[in-house]
Amino acid sequence: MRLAQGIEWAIHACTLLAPLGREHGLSLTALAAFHGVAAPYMAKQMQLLSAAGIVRSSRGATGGYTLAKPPAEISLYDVVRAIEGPAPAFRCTEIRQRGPCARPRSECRLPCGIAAAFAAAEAAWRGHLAAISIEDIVAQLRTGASDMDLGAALGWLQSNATALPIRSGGGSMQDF
Amino acid sequence: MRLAQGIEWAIHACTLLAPLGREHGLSLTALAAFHGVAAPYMAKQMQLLSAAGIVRSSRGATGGYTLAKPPAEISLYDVVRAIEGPAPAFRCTEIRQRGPCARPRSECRLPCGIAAAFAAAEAAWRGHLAAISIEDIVAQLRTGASDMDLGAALGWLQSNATALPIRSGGGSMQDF
DNA sequence: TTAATACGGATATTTTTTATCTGAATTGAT
DNA sequence: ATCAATTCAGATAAAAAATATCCGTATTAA
Repeated sequence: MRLAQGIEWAIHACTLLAPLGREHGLSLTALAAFHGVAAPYMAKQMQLLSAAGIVRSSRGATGGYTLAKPPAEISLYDVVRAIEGPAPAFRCTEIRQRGPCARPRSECRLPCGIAAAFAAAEAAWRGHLAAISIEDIVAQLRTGASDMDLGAALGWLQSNATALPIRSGGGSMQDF
Repeated sequence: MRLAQGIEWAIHACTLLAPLGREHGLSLTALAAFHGVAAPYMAKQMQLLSAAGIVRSSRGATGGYTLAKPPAEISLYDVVRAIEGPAPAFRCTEIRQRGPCARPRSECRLPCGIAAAFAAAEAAWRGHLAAISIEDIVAQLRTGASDMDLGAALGWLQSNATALPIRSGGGSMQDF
């Protein structure tokens, strides 16, 4: 069992976009450079986030990505589902319908006990991730000393002129 | 995220071995035929169960597989760990140590907040599976009408002389 | 001794994941 | 209004992993 690598990148990207607010964003190039990953593959993750309504994309010369919702309304499970899709980890192949003692299909409407047990465990897993928001992760960054260095990040972002802002007009980065 | 297919087969095999008690067992051929799956691949799963101490294997002419512990002491998570190994689904690649704002390695002893959140969710998942035993699954079979047909299974097993018993001597299949 | 069985490693096949590329769309400046 | 620059997005290729299989060896009962 293994989660897609892109999930980690996607969550980090949301974490970086969150303090910028909905008026500012980052280009794909900036996101990839900041995280030290390949831009074309980072693009794929961002596209999935965009399709799921988690980020908004702007094309054109000053285009880039912006968070589409307040960080408090984006859970870790939202990101997981956007990247991985909704398929469950345990997939029942209906063994009970195979072999010499196969059950007829008509008697197999309900999921078997094994599949039900795994479904319950996965529901608990999803529940845990759904209870944690991007805002929670960012809050940890502000207090903890072992995660991303927000101060250094802000400096880098400001010196990276092409990165922001997406839309002209007011707004600042005081949210940091 | 996807669990290995062999987990489903392994759990079904344990479910079938459980009612036979520790004095009777099934050969690989019988297990594969009953479930309608390929014997060589089923062998791989059974070897993993054997290595994990969940089943006992007997070599030789009347060899086969027997449960190594009472069904109540074998949890679904035991089987998952035997097949999949102990690696967590979310694997932190330490993005915070990469890119232009990388944190020095010395400040990254503690797991980052994202990794910690996923670890907690996975612990809940494991906890759910660890709380369900093979005995629980078998108990469902006796009462529920939508899972394996235990009566038909018993008949097939008895007519399959090579399948059991592993060890001569007393014992019966009255456990059914 | 023979036949039947499990074990272990090595090998092919398929699927999934990862990574990359090319074209279409949008924006700002000329 | 047109052009050039920059971006997104879908499609495509490479790599990795999982799945499925085979074969030689060790073991046991008849």
